Amino acid sequence: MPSVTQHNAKVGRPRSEQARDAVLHAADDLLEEVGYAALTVKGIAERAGVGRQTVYRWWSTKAEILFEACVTDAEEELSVPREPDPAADLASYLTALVTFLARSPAGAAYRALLAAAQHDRAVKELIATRDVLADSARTVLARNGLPTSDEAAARVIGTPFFWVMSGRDPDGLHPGELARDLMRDLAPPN
Amino acid sequence: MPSVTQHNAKVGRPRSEQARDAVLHAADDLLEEVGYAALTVKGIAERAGVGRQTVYRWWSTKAEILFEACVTDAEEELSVPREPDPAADLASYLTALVTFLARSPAGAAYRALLAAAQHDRAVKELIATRDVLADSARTVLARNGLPTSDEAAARVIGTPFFWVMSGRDPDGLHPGELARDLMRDLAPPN
DNA sequence: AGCGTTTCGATACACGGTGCCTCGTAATGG
DNA sequence: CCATTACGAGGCACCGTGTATCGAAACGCT
Repeated sequence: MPSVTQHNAKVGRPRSEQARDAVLHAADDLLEEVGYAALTVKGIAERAGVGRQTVYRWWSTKAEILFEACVTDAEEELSVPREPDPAADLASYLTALVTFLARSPAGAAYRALLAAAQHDRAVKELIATRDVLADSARTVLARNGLPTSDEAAARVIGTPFFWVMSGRDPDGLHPGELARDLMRDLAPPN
Repeated sequence: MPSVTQHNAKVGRPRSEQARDAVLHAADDLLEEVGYAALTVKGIAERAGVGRQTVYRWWSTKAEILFEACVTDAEEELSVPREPDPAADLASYLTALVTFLARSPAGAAYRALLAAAQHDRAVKELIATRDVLADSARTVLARNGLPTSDEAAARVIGTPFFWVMSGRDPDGLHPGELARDLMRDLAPPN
């Protein structure tokens, strides 16, 4: 038989890495230019100089494209160099978190995805596969001897997250005070 | 001249309250049935038994319709009866907040709106006109002698907000512990 | 080299929602 | 009864969706 699309095939023309990168970068650029709502698969394909079917072959939604386009950047921007003092380390992470969410293109993409997840189960499951925010928080908690539970991570992320998502000025938050309180609240035994 | 649509007109046929309610309820119902993504102005109009132009005359986006449809419910659900003990009062509010965000239809609408606000300035300004979440938190803070600053409200809302928005189990959060820590962190002078 | 397989870019298609416009009609005030 | 405005209904061009199909290109195998 003449075959159907068979993604893990060992024979035939291999997937073009060039096309893949072009799509990912086009999605990134267009998100900044036109915003998530006006982001279309058609637009991405045209900008990338790629057939529309080539996009649909590898991704089923624009959310999937965006997720693949921003996860790596997100993980990098949220992994901050360690500070000797635990409270300072936490404060530095909180600053990085706010900056990421409020100012980074990858952060904008992540907010758009988390937004879409609120009314799209597929997106919700997609972003659940790599819990970028909580994982980065857990890393910082762990290296400062604090509990790494889901609740602890949520305590760390919660305030900056709501701050940015509700459209408040990212410079208006005081990470130092927040870090100080979090240290006390989360200090073991618990 | 034969005139144009003139919303604050003193003459002519008055706006139909019946049509307004029908649209608002149709939006509410459809949000539950099909979700925000599949929610269309066309669908709302048909469900409401209303001309499509009648919808466009009073609202410019589906977000505006949804906002008007859920704000009142939201404010009601977030105004909890006062408890004698401050920590218990705060804990009771936190429970109501999680329930609202995670389980209430109005909460679902609010999450959808906040989601849309991440990539739509008009929606961001719209929901900023009535900061339902922060206002309800401020009320609880005030009646327990705690500071009512934006940051204090964000501290209260942050953790439950992130918890629900990131898709975690609403029953997995412990409002009592959170309330206890918040009381200590926010206690005056500050 | 030749063949089968799979992806490539390109294009066409039916479908459905958008936002605007126009129709004839209904409900106000002067 | 007339001017004015909103009403429900339906039509319109436009655009994005997701699928199908085309010939060409790029691989492994013999």
